[in-house]
Amino acid sequence: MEIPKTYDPKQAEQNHYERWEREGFFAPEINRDPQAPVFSIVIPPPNVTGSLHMGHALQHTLMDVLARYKRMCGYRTLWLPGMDHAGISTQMVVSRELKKEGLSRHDIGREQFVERVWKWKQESGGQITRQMRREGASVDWSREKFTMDAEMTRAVREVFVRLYDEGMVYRGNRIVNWCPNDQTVLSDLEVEKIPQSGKLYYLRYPLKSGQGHVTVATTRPETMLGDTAVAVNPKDERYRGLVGKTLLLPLTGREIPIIADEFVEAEFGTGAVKVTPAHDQNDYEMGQRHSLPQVVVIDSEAKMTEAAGEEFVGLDRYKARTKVVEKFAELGLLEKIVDYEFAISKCERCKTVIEPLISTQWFLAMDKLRDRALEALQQDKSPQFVPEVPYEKVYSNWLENLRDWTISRQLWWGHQIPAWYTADGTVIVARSEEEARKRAGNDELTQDPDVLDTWFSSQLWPFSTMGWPEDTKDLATFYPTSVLVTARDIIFLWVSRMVMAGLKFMDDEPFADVFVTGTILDAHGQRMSKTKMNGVDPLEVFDKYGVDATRLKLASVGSTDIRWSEKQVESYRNFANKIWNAARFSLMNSEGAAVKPEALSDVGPESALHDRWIVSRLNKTAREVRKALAGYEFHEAVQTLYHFFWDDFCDWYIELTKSDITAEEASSSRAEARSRLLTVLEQALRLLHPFMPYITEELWQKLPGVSGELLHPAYSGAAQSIMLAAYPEGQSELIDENAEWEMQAVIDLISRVRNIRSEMNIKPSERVMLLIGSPDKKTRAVYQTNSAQISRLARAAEVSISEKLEAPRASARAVLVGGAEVAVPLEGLIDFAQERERLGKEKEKLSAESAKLEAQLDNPQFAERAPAEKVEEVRARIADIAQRNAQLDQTIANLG
RNA sequence: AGGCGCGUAGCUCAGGGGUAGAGCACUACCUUGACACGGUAGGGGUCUGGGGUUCAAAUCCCCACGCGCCUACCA
Repeated sequence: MEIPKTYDPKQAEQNHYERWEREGFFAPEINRDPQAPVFSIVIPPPNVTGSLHMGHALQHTLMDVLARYKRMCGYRTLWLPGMDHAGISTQMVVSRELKKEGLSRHDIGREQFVERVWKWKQESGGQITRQMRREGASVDWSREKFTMDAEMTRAVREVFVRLYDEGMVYRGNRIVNWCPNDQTVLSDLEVEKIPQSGKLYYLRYPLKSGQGHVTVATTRPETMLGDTAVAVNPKDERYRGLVGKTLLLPLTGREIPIIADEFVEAEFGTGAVKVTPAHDQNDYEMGQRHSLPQVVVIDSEAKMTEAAGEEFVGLDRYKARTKVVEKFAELGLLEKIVDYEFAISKCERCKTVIEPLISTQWFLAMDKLRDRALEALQQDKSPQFVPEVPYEKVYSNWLENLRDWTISRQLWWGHQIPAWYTADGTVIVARSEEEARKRAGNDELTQDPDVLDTWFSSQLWPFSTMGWPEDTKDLATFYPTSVLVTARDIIFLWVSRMVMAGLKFMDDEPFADVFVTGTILDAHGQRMSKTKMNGVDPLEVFDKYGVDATRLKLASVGSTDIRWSEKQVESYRNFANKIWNAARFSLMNSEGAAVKPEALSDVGPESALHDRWIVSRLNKTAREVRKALAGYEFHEAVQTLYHFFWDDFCDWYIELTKSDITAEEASSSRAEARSRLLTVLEQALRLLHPFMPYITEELWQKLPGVSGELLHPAYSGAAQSIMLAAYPEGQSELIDENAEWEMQAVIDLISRVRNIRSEMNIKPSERVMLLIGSPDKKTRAVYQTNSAQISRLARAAEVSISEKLEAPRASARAVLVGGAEVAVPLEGLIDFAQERERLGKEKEKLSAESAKLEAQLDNPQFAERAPAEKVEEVRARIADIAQRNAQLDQTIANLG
């Protein structure tokens, strides 16, 4: 078999995905065991406008690791894919397209516009679904969903109607966040606060009595045209006498009262606040408390209204600001302007400054939904956040301060609100127009033009995708899902709302666990973003290093924020190459051998040390990986696998088994050794498969002897694939601590000799003589049994083992654990001064350690209070060091 | 303004009361019949600083400094 020396990931990446998908491996139906436990995940639906970024690649990798792992463990596994219609984003993309044709959406009308969006989706939307195939994501494409699909829309309407009937969805006129650019209302979560340097204007409002004035401080002078009061803190002595008095609002001549309200901070500015109930959230609330009139002076385009007065009507809000300030200056009412840093609210998407406006919108009352979610968290610890700190607290704090959710949007793309109005303005909320019509009893119905916030449909995702409100088999089987893997920026927008919706409509949590991924920053620690152009394209990384290597890097990111470093991907690329070459070696020497379970189960007390040892290591590794994955410790799992494969399997096992494998003469022992090597490799590939699906499948398919017998019983009869092989159990009875100890002694000896060779500049081609002395019988036996291996790996011509070391003066020596000692006679080669120095260094190290330990033991408190076994441990270590030191002294003395 | 997190080798990061770890980078040697995307052996850290708790602190607590993130109704 011709196998190239270097692994080319591209080929493997092209070879398998299509087959996996075609064979139905991703669908839970592949599992034929009716008793199989269930594992399910729904994907956080990416925006239909989006293309793959590192955040996706990270989430998808973690979900795929879990899905592939659970599938191999025999779980009936569903990972459900889909996309979000992404209201504003998508509408903006298509509007931009239209603009290139010189059209606006209003030119073509709503119906045609929506058609146009669907056409766009058909042609250019959903790039991500193709990119996910490249990632190797084992999602069940036959269940793919889109939030605007008919079934999703049905679920949305059902939920809306039920919530309306219960009085939780309502229509109201109140102050909202308005984006003058997108011409729609936004929820609090779609508004971002951006710090900026601005001005604070001090304006004087004269008292009606003509006796003096009150000075207010504001960042938005133009809104003074809509002021209907000035507020002070009731405890503020300075203004005590003025509360209840009347001011003359400059430029308008309007009379406004001075009111007292706890909201006002006496320390800030002048302690007096202008109150504009129509254009500020807090002022709106103060207005409610004091029954103040609302004077609307800014319209939805952020221009001044007629109510602002003749001089201002039609002016842009910022032009109006300049003009108001000028007027105040002219009137001698501008006290001062000072520089001021504050946070301004901007539209998350288009960065336009938000204008708070009073508007009629649909809202969802959150208190009952919230209470239920908090109860689930407190009583059932549901969902379980990983990492628990800080996310559980972040989540609960947010819930506690939750306000009603503005769910309507003035857009065309989205779920149109299922509310109809009769000619006389009666509202009918229904599941369909027919139903509304039936109830209305006449034909004059117009549907509410608004659509629902995109997140209104996303919150239903875990059950709407499974067929709710029907009682489907999928819902019964896969809901609630096992875990949600997501980024932290949508804990509020999405996670919390899914919990609330799930509890409300399914009467059950939507997922047991929430794994929150870390953030991948650029090399300078900056967030990756489109505007900064500092994003790393996962597809480019795939091309350069391979999907498997990238996945391994991403898996080890887990839940921490890290700076992107290509070097690490490169090192995992090297790891993939290492795997490739270990397999290459195994295959090049596989004549007469095959993968077979007996090759490992036959290993017993009579077997060679390295065979007993690798079986033990394999099982220990499987256990550790399983444990790590159970706790979502991806990094731990990757490290464990990396070291098992590279250090244990490649560096030691392959090296130790080489002499058996490469024997010239065919023999049953050679065939057994070869089968054993192939079988260990096959097990290792299974362990790695959830992380590195492509290379493991590629190699697995090449192994002689792979058959349906290797598949997990739940998949018997399925086509052969490592992705359906049983994940190694990691049986504790196959862990052999004795073999691990013996192997450690051998490794220790070989390393010491290699160290001597290196320090003494002995050429690799030069064979040396090893003299080993050990007072311990068992240790001698281990060295004796493995002396052939030891000579090969330490490049020795001869190994001689005795109870007491007798070596020529011209020897380099090393002290081993347990009082053993090794000497390498170097007549004519040894530089005594150099050797003395080398041993001296060794002794220094030991002495330093010993000094620390002795100081500890000398402390009477230690012996008294520390656990006895700790004290004993320290004693033992001191004794060991003392023995080794004595030997070193002797050795140095012998050098003369 | 509050809340939270982080600061460990030159770099990127694990670890998390009881002998300081990995990868990369670095040094020396090696075309050893799987792999130079490799092998072998090394060097390198008062775990940000200061206090405290403890027999014992990189680890727990407090303070300071530095860096992030999130929440918020000081106009």
